[in-house]
Amino acid sequence: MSQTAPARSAGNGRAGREAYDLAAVLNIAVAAFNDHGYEATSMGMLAQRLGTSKSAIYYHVSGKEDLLRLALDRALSELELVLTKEMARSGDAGDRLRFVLRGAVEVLVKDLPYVTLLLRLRGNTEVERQALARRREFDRAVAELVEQARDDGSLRADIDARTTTRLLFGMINSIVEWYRPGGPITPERLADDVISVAFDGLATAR
Amino acid sequence: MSQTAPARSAGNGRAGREAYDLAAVLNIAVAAFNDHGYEATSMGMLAQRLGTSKSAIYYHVSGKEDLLRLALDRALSELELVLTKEMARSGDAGDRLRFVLRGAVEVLVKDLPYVTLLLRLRGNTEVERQALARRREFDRAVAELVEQARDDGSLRADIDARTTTRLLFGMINSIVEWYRPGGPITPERLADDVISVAFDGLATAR
DNA sequence: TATAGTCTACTGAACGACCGGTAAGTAGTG
DNA sequence: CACTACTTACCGGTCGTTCAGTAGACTATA
Repeated sequence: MSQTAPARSAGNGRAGREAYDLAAVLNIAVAAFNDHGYEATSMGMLAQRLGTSKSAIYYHVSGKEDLLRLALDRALSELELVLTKEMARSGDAGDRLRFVLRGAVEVLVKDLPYVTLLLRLRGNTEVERQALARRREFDRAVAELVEQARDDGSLRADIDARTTTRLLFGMINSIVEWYRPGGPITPERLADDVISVAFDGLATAR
Repeated sequence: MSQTAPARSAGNGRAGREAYDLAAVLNIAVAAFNDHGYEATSMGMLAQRLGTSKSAIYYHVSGKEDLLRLALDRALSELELVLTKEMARSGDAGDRLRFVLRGAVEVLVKDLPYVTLLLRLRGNTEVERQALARRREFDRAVAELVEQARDDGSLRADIDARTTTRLLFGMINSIVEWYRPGGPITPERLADDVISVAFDGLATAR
């Protein structure tokens, strides 16, 4: 199937034969979770894609849910990092919003499979619910920026702030459903286009 | 769980006791598919939500995949219907695009769970792949309207037409992830806001 | 009015395949 | 000889599906 190269970590000086490292297992797992959904992905399927046995996976992680937890933590940490940067914390609210949205697009492209997994969560397990709570906190922080930009007069106020935020995220998050790195559109160009469409719309400039 | 009323079809004059009809089974199934994903939803879970046994479901449908096929056909038929209407087929390309987008939002709200299911497909079975092909054909028809509107000069031409179409659908399709009928925003207002944000953007009118 | 037969809409048990996870053993390396 | 990184074999449980049987409502005949 859609299997990256075996990617065994060449001898690292420790005892034992050459082996998959955690990162390789995680990459395969995230790809499989995105193809079939977390619940519907079996450990047997992961083993097949890795070219090993089910039980080999249990040497690297404590179980299926552990794989999910590690993957979601990576996506969330990268997104949260954007909010801590200087340009997200001071200056004009409109500029800060643009900076955060651009940063979100960049993270989304850089860790595409991991963020894809995060965005498709339904909250059926405790791990999923905790990740969704962290994601909601990120969304809330951006929603706050939207409200400030509205108050400053740089965002239109005739549309409900929650609706605005949701449509904004809807457009950005949809990127994971169609954008593939290596195509004609660079991540920088993509971020420019998204910000431009979101703020100025699709109609010809008046 | 989130179970609609048993909704048994009151005596219809035919032989046999009162019973679930196909529509009731389908509603429960679509809700469960949306909660857990199609693959991860078991027939046992459907039986539990219906308050019957697994095998009872097989009286109404030929199997799990049949439920999926019926549900996806409903969503696709409603969307395709929008394209056949007079206002989608003649007139100014910009107006036709607006009409189709508004129609898509209305279908999406009216058959929310069914369209949600359609939008979350990953193409792992033949039924899913056929539905995705029909959905791509719908998308292609809208993309054609976008190109015509560009040529007419009513849509900006500095952004790739494919990117434009995708961001447009991204925003519209995201509605299934947060909009719930019965809230403060009416479907008509929602459609207005979506069209307005898409064409004129979020920035204050210049 | 009594009863036999036909139909619908199920029930409950069982099927082989596969699920996540574990236990015990071992090949290769320092 | 210790340690890493596995392997094979297996566990109880659940999966989608099938099948034989049947309760209850209807109709046809006596």
